[in-house]
Amino acid sequence: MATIKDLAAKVGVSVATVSNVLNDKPNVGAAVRQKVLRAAKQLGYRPHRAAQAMRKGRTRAIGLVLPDLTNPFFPQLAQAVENTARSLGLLVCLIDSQGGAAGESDGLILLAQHGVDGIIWCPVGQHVPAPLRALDRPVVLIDRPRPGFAAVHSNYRMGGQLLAEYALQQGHTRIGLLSGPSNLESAQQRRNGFVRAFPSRLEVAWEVRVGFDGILTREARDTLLRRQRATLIVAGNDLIAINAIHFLAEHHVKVPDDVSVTGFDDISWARIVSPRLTTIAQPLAAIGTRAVALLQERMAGATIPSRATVFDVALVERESVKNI
Amino acid sequence: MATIKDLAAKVGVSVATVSNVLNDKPNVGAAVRQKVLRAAKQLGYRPHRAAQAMRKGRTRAIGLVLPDLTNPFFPQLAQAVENTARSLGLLVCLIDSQGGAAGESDGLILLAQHGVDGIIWCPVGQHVPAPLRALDRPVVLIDRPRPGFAAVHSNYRMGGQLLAEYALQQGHTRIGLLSGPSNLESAQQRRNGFVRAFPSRLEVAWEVRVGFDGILTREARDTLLRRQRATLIVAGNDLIAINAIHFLAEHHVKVPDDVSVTGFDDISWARIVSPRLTTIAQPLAAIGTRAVALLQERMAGATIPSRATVFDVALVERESVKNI
DNA sequence: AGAGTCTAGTTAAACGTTTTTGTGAGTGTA
DNA sequence: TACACTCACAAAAACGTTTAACTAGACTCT
Repeated sequence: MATIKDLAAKVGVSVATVSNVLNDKPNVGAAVRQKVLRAAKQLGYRPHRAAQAMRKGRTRAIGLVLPDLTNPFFPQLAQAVENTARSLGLLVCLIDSQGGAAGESDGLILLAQHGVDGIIWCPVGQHVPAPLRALDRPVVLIDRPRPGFAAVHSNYRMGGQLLAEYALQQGHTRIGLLSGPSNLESAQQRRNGFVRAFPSRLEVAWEVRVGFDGILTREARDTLLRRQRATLIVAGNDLIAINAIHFLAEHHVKVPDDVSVTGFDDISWARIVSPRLTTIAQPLAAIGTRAVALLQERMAGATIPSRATVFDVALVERESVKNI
Repeated sequence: MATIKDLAAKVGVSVATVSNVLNDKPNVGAAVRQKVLRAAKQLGYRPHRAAQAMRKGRTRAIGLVLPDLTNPFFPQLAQAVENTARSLGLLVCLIDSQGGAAGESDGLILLAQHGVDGIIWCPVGQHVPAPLRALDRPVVLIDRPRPGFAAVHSNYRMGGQLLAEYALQQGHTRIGLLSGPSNLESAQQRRNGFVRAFPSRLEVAWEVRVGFDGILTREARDTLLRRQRATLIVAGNDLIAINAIHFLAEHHVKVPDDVSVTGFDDISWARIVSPRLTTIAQPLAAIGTRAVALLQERMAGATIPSRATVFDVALVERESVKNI
């Protein structure tokens, strides 16, 4: 690997001048500038990132901390993040905490040690890990907002409202709720958006909380079997919806003939299962892209107030809801 | 962040001695050693990776270059890689090339610039990108072997053979092949393992090549409709199988009643679709873990011959194949 | 003409480590 | 007692950059 010294020697100029050329600093003549640039291209010079990091305290790498890559929601996000980051010359360092606070904490320590310039984080619980407070780099939350942090996510409330409108439109008034965890803002807002849209016209027959990983608790399974005359089951996300449909099918309850189901997220599986899932689509790519843009602004030093950037969502109508 | 200098000052000893303690070098007294270690713990000292990288030429970071995270095959792999890497103190830098050679090349340049110590790579085409030859770091291929490279992958041939045995066992003798791309070793071996297992007893009625992303070409769709009395369709992977089943369903051909289908990979969707897919399961976590271990060995300097590590696969029997 | 300002550079210090070399005290040996 | 040898540590150089401080010459202004 060619160094700045090699360039200096080749052009016959000091290393400082080479550095100034490479960083578009003033006070260097046009002729010399040309020569240096040409030599750099010719030798295929690439700055040694570790050396730069050392001097500047900037690594041009960012951390991406996710709870679980095997949850089909995240790969799309990760892909968008990686691609926009790369287009800005930023390297993405991945942490998959496997849903555990310990892994999350370890990962953040590792990122801190490597001196990443910023972190895009989808938090797993509601606490703030110690390593994160220690690290004074900008952080942008993704998908799961929290007070005091910058965040990029969908308009969950709007999603809930769209579902409520659609439910009424399709003639459903008695609803079963398979909501996500109550400690996640993103789950809470989906639920509230739905419930509070038409409180007088939509009746919530029952509500059970389950995790976003879609695993059905004993309570959820029992409730699904009884159903108490609910004609539409509104699930907290697609994973939950899909698992519910499966469970119902095993017990010879047909969706949408016997009961309708909606999801949330529009993960790719929503198109694959049968019946295909009526759900709320989030602009995942836009969210990922925006998150790195926001992070980059902050890394550049802008002290922007920590507010949330919210994206509109859309209803995708498929076959898991029957018109009654 | 506490530096080695702070430690030295606090203990009243030179930085060299502190460094020696931290790296278990000899020639430092037990008393001093204790004091330094205690001070390190107390100040929460973490070595500055950029500085170490500069001196040692090692970053303790590895690159993970994948073709497409949204292909459900890869997230599991990525998760396993990240987790084992982290347990070894290695940071994983992710590149998602979106299936393009350009992205792959860019990503490798970025990784080279950051000086990763090694690369785990799932190549997208059959060429070797220029940046990779330039970079003289160990590389371990994952999932897609190639001559001249160390590789970790499944025994695809064995998978093909298992499918062939199972086909016969279930009474199928006339087969349609929806094979993966012929330029991918991993596709080729699956196919050959199947075809060559019982050449006299299994008859290949037709064969169409499609991409591993599962998108059905015009030719594939036409052939699927005719089928030419094939009773079993052997798909190159689960994505292809699932898309084929969907396409058939749209045209009122029922799986497995009208025709049976098998997949390959056992991605999580295989359990979700209906009928659930009979397929070949790869030990993805083991592959990821092993790839990291192998890479680490090579990073440590061992000049091991570049051979492939091959994992056994297993047939998972579900409902997409009918006994006839 | 002398003082001040600009320009286009150079020199050297600094970032946090590791490693090479140096050194003084203690130990063993002849 | 003098010699070499080991031990425990210190001093300094080095890795590749950036940047602050400096300098020599050219130009401007009164």
